Amino acid sequence: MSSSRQTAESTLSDRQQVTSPGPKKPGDKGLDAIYRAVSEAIVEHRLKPGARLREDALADVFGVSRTGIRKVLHRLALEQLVTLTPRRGASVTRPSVDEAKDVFDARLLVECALMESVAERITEADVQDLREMARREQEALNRREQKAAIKFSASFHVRLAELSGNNTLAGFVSQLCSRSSLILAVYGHAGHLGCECHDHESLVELLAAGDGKGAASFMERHLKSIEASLSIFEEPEETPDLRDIFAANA
Amino acid sequence: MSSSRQTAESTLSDRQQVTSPGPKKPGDKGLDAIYRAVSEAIVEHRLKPGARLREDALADVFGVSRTGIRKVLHRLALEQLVTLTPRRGASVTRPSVDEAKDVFDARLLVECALMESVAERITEADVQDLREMARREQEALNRREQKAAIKFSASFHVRLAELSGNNTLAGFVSQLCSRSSLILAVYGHAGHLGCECHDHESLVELLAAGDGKGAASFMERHLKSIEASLSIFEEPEETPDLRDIFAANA
DNA sequence: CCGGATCAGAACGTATACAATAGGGAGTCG
DNA sequence: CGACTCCCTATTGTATACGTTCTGATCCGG
Repeated sequence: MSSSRQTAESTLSDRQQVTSPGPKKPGDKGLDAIYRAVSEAIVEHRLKPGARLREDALADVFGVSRTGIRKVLHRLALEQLVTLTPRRGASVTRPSVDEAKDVFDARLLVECALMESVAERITEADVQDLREMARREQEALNRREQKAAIKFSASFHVRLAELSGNNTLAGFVSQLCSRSSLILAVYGHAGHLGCECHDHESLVELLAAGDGKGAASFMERHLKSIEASLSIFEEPEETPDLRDIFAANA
Repeated sequence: MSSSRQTAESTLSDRQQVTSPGPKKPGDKGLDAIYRAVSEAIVEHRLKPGARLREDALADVFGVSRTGIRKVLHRLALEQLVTLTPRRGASVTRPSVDEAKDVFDARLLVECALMESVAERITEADVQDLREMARREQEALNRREQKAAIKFSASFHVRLAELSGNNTLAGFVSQLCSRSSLILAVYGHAGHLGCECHDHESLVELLAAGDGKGAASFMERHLKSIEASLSIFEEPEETPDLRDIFAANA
């Protein structure tokens, strides 16, 4: 546990004073940039589940006061990306097994249902855009850049949901994809991360052909294969059965 | 516009210093109470869409500083219940036509799909609980207490979603129900508010009988009838065509 | 030598103070 | 008489300061 925390904090310290030195304060626009930076770091697994996010440290890194950091942290907490413990501060959420199942069930329900709307509304420009995103994800995978690939994969799913025209559901999918990234970080194997090799490209072609039902069932298989690739089981919570573990030594 | 704002603020001023006078500050538990109070006031239409929510006024009413109020307001903003204009402050969200359509499409998708899980998992105690909630809603309707009825109706739908066992989707449904209440406030007729008379009671009986598919299609009709009862069309935005309105007088 | 208690340090929760900005009103000019 | 401009006030955005509490380290007693 401490190793992951240490890694996370050192990663955090790599970038210092990324804010513009300009004295102008154009509102909470800078806060949104901080939000995106932290959110992206979590999705890319640069901040691992369980990593503590101290307000002072973040305030120092981004060159703002704790006030703005608190706002960002609370926003991330509402999206379930960070967990706020009353007097202990914030840490990157470590999804439980039940949460992982709920998230994938929700994605299965929502994303598959959206495919038909997407197939009806998609334009040629959208198809080009999606092909480009799938290509960049594939390139990142080929370069063994798993962090970038995970981010591109999430962006692909979110973009797809946005094409449905329902911004509310697209927002939900966005949250679910971010949480999925956390789930992958906890329950995924190191080698076999993210989506299957060419699934996204196949999905785009189905949608380009207007095959909504086909895209829906393909998405169903796609998500189920991701979930099946995870090793979802309870880890030793907190010294739960030491006498069982060391029974042989007794 | 100004009339609704006035009504909202006078309603807000009715209760003063509702916080306990005790000097103990048990963490952010009091903040959560404020959040629930404001959220409930919005859902009950005691705070109407467009009503401004000044930080100073809320801080004064609840006996805390602006700091806590800001946290509550930002949380409500993330749930789309209030709208934050950069330098203008917070106001109760006035849902657009597109948002209204999105919300009801999302409810149709999610709530119907959850019915099968609910039918499988529901217990006798849950059935009793739901019957009780439906009964209280009906009583409120009979007493012409529309505000209470709206709240009970939303609680019923949320409780139903919770019974599915998927907390993530239940949270989404909770947000959607709150936003639905706002939509009813803007686009609903004064007389015909909320759900149909005995729909919820019928729904409970279907679920008690284990008829998941029947409950799903009933829920579909239920939600579609609510949406159909609304008069969803763009209102005259801001003096858009005065010459057209007064064309006869010219 | 080990267990418990006390104290110091650190981090969060809240309140208050200061600064910046947008909106409204009054005054003035055409 | 109408429209434009300037200033003033009201309200939000940000930072800082203080109080509270939790952790963990040291010291003492058994």
